[in-house]
Amino acid sequence: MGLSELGQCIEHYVAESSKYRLFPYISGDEKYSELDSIAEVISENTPTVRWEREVRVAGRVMALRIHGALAFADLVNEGYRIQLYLTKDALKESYDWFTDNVRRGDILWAKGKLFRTRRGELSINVSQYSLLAKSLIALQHTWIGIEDPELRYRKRYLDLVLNKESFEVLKARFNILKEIRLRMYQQGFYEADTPIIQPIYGGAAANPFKTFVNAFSEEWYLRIAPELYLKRLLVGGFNKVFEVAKVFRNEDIDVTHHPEFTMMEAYIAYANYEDMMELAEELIHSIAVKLVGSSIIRYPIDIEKCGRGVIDEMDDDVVAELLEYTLWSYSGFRKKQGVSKSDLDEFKKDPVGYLYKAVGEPRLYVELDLKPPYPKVKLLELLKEHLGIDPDTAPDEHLIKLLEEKQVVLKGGYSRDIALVKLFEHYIEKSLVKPVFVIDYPKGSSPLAKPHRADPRLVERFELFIGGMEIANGYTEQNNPYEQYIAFRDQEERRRLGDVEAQEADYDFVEALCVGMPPAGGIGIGVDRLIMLFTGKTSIKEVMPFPMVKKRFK
RNA sequence: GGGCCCGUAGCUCAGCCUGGUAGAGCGGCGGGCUUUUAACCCGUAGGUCCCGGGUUCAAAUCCCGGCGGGCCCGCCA
Repeated sequence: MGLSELGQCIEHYVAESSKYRLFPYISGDEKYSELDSIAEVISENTPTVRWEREVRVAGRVMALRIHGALAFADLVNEGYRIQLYLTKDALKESYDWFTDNVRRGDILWAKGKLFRTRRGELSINVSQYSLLAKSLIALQHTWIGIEDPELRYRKRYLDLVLNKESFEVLKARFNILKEIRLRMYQQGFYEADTPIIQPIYGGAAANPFKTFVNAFSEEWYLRIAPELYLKRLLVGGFNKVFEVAKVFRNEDIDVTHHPEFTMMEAYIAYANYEDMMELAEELIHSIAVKLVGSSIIRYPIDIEKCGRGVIDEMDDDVVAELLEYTLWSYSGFRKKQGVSKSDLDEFKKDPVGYLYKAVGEPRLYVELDLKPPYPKVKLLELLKEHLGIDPDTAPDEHLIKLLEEKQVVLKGGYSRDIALVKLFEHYIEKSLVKPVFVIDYPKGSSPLAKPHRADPRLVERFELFIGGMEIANGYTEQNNPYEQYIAFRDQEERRRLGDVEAQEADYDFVEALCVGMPPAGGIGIGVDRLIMLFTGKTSIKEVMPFPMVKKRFK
């Protein structure tokens, strides 16, 4: 909509509002507290909805079918739909007002008795109704919806009204956020709220958003992580803290990255990284059980990136079933077609080519069992297994050559530890489809983690991968102020050498450690990516309420 | 930063290759219709073909540049 169309919308309002009130105040039966939930009404026989009494509902009219002196309207509220049945016999002149004035998109209140139509559909025989809000813009039929991604992201409210799938995804998001908080509360965590505007940005490696604090005449930053403040709370005496934190990284947008995203960080005093792995797997499992009622989810995996290994280890009938599900899903769950033996053979011969042809991208739904415990694999062993690199003996030249093949540039100079992690990320990460903890990273890659109790060249760090995505990252936290000081110094040196994303040294944090931080475990969970897993979405924007789009009034 | 694709009515799209009157369905508006559910039937309005430039007698169509978007690669430890 351009400015001129907004003008038309306003003119439409002025013209229409002279006839009747388009946006009345509500009172009495129309109040939220007096309404029956459509979700409960359609589930029947609930304690609060009895057949013999009238129900009172409100929602948006999403379809109208007018047959002269009889009309049907689909009323939708929070994703649930019920049919209104209106007749001239019952409503007299207010029936004519309805057919003359009520349009798709309007928000309506109605009351009447439940009954079933000849076709058997549960409906409300409306005895009274009122218009609560007028839609001045003509809405689409939901079965066409809107598909243009730009329009869907810019006008998310339209997307949510018209595309049920989008509404359900956000509903899942909010339920997951709720479940995370509930689980953390149950386990005795305090939900902390630490500063979003910070004088020094720390706790991760990323470009910050800069801002200016007028009161101090100083340049500050939007946080890239809450880590260093949550750990200060451990110093201050809290044992279990977490924060569902919006964090901000001034970097590119792609299908798994967004400048503003949500991270759940949690810290436990007198714990280590093993405890944090347990926390992660149990949290994820409980979300699965709550949300899908099972520990098994289906997610569309990029076979081109992760390799055909996942397919080869499944039985043929499982592959056939998943392929059928994939085709069905990509058809918008409309046409369900069987997969014949020859289809399956063709698919197994060239899965990537087959998928490109059939669904346009090389993705196959696979089943992921989120039931703990998840296997733990040492990073260095993965490098041995996948790349044949012995971390103790492999010459640096060999590592550099492998990195060059993937066009990876190490900013801030070569570091063997960082090179090893980069190799893992570029050669192995995408193939980690089933839940797995990768553990024990080279020391130089993680300045905030505590050295490994058995091998000082490593740190006690883990990352959790599911569906080829990094979902969580945790450590046994560094609580030795001297070692933290040295690690920050090294980071500053890397910054000097051009690694703009090396961490900024936070010497006040070192001072906090000097006061004494108990040994602790910490974790950060990428909430948006977790939501992607549970909603089957392959783009982070799809699971964000209002993803960023360039400024433009359209 | 590099590559591929897209931008036409409110929405979903056809037309573009091969230049020659701006199209369909849905939606809107008007009329009809008492058990429909993608209701149906009749009628009707609706366009900066993303923007700018070029080629041409003639550009939605061909060429160049830009804007916006999607996907892939790189970067994001």
